[in-house]
Amino acid sequence: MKYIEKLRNSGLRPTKQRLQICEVLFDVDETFHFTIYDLAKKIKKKHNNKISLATVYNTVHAFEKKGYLKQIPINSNQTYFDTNVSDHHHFYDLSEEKLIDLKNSDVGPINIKKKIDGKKIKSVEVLVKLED
Amino acid sequence: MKYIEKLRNSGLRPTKQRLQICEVLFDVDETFHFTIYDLAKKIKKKHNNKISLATVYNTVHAFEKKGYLKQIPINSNQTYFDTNVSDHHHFYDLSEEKLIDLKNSDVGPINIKKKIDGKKIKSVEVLVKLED
DNA sequence: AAAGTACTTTATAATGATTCTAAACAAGTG
DNA sequence: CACTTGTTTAGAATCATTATAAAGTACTTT
Ligand SMILES: [Mn+2]
Ligand SMILES: [Mn+2]
Ligand SMILES: [Zn+2]
Ligand SMILES: [Zn+2]
Repeated sequence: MKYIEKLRNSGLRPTKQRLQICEVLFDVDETFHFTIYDLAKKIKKKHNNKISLATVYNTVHAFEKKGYLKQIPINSNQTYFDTNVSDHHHFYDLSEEKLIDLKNSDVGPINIKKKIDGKKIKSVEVLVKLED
Repeated sequence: MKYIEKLRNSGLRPTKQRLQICEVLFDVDETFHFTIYDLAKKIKKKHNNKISLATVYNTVHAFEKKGYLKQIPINSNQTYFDTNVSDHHHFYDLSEEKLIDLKNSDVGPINIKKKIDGKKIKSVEVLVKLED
């Protein structure tokens, strides 16, 4: 299976549950922006079985740590993750509570002129909030 | 008192508790980036009394709704607020979990080229994560 | 393939931030 | 001062997330 390596790289044994999570996360071409609840719902629908929330949380966090997923900073009570781990920016549609990818060419290069001693830049992310 | 108007504008009667919250929030020149817990701690220290958390939450949310405070999107289990309500960007120091204001001249103008039908841009915020 | 070890899943409990509730209390009004 | 309305508060409720520990599975070693 094509996800076994991804799981092993993340320090996880390939189990039925984890492979199902992978299929939902990585089997599609388009970016998937999701909360844990979204993901659990999608697994249930696609595979017609329920995976314990603890397993979903653990797997998602292992992937995030390894860089196969990333978290998107948003003002929400739930944490949002993204299958697009490249450096990119977002629209956030406030009324639908949905994230939309922006291409870097939609935003242009961002040059941060200020420096803080002893710290280096890890990421630069733009969040564009949209209203109706 | 100088905060009575701010409170009335926010639809709140000026009470002892709310005026104390105002003093901590608006009596200083520098921007204050805070969580509800930070704010409650600071009130306790400055005024030597404790205000119920419900009151702190209610007051902060009323100010936010009126535009006297704003929320900063961050990956954290706690919500961060900002007394600087102008359009501006942030460094987020990951190891100290602290926000630092960036001047707009530190980032330069950001021109969002993509448009979404029926939606308009409400805000454009840059978050620069810093590591050691 | 059986046995042994280490890791995994799961239901359930614990935690922690935030919101709700309703009773005691304070502010505004005339 | 009486009256109404808004406020404070402790404590309960809610909800996302994390921890626990018992039963199950994957991998390794014979
Ligand atoms: Mn937040
Ligand atoms: Mn978040
Ligand atoms: Zn994205
Ligand atoms: Zn700020």
